[in-house]
Amino acid sequence: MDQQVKDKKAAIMDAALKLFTERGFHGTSTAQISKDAGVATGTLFNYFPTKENLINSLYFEVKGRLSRSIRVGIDEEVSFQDKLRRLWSNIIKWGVNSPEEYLFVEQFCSSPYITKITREEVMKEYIFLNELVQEGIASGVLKDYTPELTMTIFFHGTKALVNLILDPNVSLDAEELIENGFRIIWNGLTGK
Amino acid sequence: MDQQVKDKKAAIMDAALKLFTERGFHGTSTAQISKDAGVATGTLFNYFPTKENLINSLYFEVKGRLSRSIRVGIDEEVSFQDKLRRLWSNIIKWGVNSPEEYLFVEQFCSSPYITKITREEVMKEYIFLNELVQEGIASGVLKDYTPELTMTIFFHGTKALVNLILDPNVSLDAEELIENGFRIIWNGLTGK
Amino acid sequence: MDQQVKDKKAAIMDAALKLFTERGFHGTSTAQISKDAGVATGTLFNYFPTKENLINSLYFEVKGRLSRSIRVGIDEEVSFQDKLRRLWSNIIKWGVNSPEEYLFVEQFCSSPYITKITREEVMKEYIFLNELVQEGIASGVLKDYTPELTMTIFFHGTKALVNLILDPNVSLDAEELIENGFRIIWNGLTGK
Amino acid sequence: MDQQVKDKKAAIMDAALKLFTERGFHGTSTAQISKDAGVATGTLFNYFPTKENLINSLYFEVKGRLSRSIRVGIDEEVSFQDKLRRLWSNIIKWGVNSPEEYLFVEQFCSSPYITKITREEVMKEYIFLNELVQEGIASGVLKDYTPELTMTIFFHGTKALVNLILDPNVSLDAEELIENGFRIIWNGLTGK
DNA sequence: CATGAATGAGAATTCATTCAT
DNA sequence: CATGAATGAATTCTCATTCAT
Repeated sequence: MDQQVKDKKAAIMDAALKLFTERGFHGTSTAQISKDAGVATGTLFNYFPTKENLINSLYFEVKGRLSRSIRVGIDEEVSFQDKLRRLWSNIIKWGVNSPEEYLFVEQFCSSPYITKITREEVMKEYIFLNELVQEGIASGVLKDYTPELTMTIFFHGTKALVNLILDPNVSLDAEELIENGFRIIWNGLTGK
Repeated sequence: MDQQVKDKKAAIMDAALKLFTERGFHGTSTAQISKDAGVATGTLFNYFPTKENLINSLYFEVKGRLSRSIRVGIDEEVSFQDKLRRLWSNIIKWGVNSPEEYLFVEQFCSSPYITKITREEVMKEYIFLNELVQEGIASGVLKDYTPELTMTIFFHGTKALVNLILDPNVSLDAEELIENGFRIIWNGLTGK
Repeated sequence: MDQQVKDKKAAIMDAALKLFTERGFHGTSTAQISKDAGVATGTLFNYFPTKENLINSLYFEVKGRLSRSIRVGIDEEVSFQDKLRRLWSNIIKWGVNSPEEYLFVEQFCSSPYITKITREEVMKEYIFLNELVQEGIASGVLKDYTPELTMTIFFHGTKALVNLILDPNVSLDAEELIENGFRIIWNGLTGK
Repeated sequence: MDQQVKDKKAAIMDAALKLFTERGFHGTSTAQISKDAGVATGTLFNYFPTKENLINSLYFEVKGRLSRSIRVGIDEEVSFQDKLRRLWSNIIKWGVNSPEEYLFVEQFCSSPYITKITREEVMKEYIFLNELVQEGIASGVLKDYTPELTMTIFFHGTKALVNLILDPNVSLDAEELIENGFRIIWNGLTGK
């Protein structure tokens, strides 16, 4: 009973995630979402009063999952380099293992359909990363570039890797790519 | 008259570029494009038989402009490092100076509305970049990572810089950011 | 329990009366009625198989209450004028004291949602009024206009008074208005 | 060309008038209006941006026609009684000859779908009637009841007559009914 | 009987596209 | 070629009604 409810809501969110990612917000009809989720058109609106509410709920949830995955195991690492490598690897692996969620977040993180409220609610994680980078610069391990520059290069580096690994035309060993990618970024951010 | 024709077509493309970038493909109506371009709704369809044709034409043209801008002055540079620095700077400056075109290409490069044909037609430029990187690796200046890895890190690096410079919340000196960004990537790609 | 049943049914009818009057038949959803009545959406359909049945039941009941109120005390009056004045006053006071029921009847007496059957069932009371007027004409007190004319002027007169007294922009003494209104109609129907 | 445009708009308004009157605002779908008007569903929205705008435009126009009809010939009458009789007759005849428009105004004059703006725009005519009644009271011809009482009795009297004449179950001579009706009201409003 | 999630037909509105002028 | 009214399929969302619990 309670299970069925969860199932329908989850089915709608799953279908929406896939379709929004593939075809965008306006390119996806609520009818198609309902159909793919195996529910009636009206059912979607029992759970999400509007299409916008649906995408916001989805964004909130997916970003939450991402947020939690990213942090895993970092505290257990001792050296700063290992912490950063773990973060690098966590982000990329999450993207590779949840490509739909990854692409969804990429596509809608700056979309007008995501409310400012949803976005702010979700920005909190950013602080964690910011602190890590600040710590690296303060300890002298990372070179003293503007933190924003360091951070954006690091993040776009992870994006580069996810895209490369997911590219169907390229089949290279993922673990090796991740390690080499990290070496490039690490050399870049610490090099003379 | 011939001028007017050019003007109308150009006006439509300009309006479309702006609207597609801001609101996406399905979020933009042909009526709105016509209105912003100052022409009648029917006129748009005299130049572009369908909305999809319009966005493909637009993509083709914008990508062409990008392609040409990127190459400027590279042949005049002598050292490999200067060639790469020039390429780095060309890409970023184009993005910063033509933010709408830049965002348009970013947004629609992997969109389903862009035909495979359009995309392939446009891929040719890639070869030029590929050759440059291959040359760098062959000459031993760049470290011997898989070329795809090197290339994607480089490109995502330029994206990182464009986004950073365009970010309205961040106001740092663009030239300095570009140079520092290049130093990071160069160190990364050449470092031990 | 039997009490509860009555309560739920009555609560539904109360809520329906108010909402139908305020927003019309199609402007009122059964969900809203249920909500205002404090019952589940399905409960409404345990008592009334359809929305149309609900409004018909409501109409039947309200019209019945009106019918009974109107007659009160008329038999105790002796003169014809007093009987008619009492009827006049009864109708108006019912309207003023039960404005929702009054407006409901006014609004739906000629509506397509009220079945012919319901309407006919309810017409019976009309006979009583008809007889009273016939009696007045026969006795020579009322002038010899077509009875239909006399009746409709009388009824529309009561409507005029109810609307006037209920008008929030007008604040005049109700008793005096009723008496003056009656004088006008009486003079009209008996005058030379 | 210009004719066709007028035709479509007029056809839509005609169909809407009929349907709104018969089935109410929410009971009438824009699809049905379009169908009855013989145009496509989208065409309706070329002329009226929303359903509410349609009913307001309609109300505005119909009320304007009523307003003009009512005044006809009153200035040519000399005595106050003849002026009032003419007004009486004008109103009733308009209602009898344009029953749909009459019922439409009756039904929607106090409806929430008619904007306050539309209503106020339309209230102006009321002043004219008010002045006439004030004049009658001031000159001592009408008895000195509150003007609101006099006016509402008069108006509801016209409604009574229109309903009576339009009633398919009643077939009496209209002219005679109108004259007798006026006599009743006149006697009422002037009687001792 | 009471409940409220589920249903899907139907409602208002939008929009790419056509075509007569 | 330019125009913009006309079209009708498609979209988001509502709601009377059902039915398993």
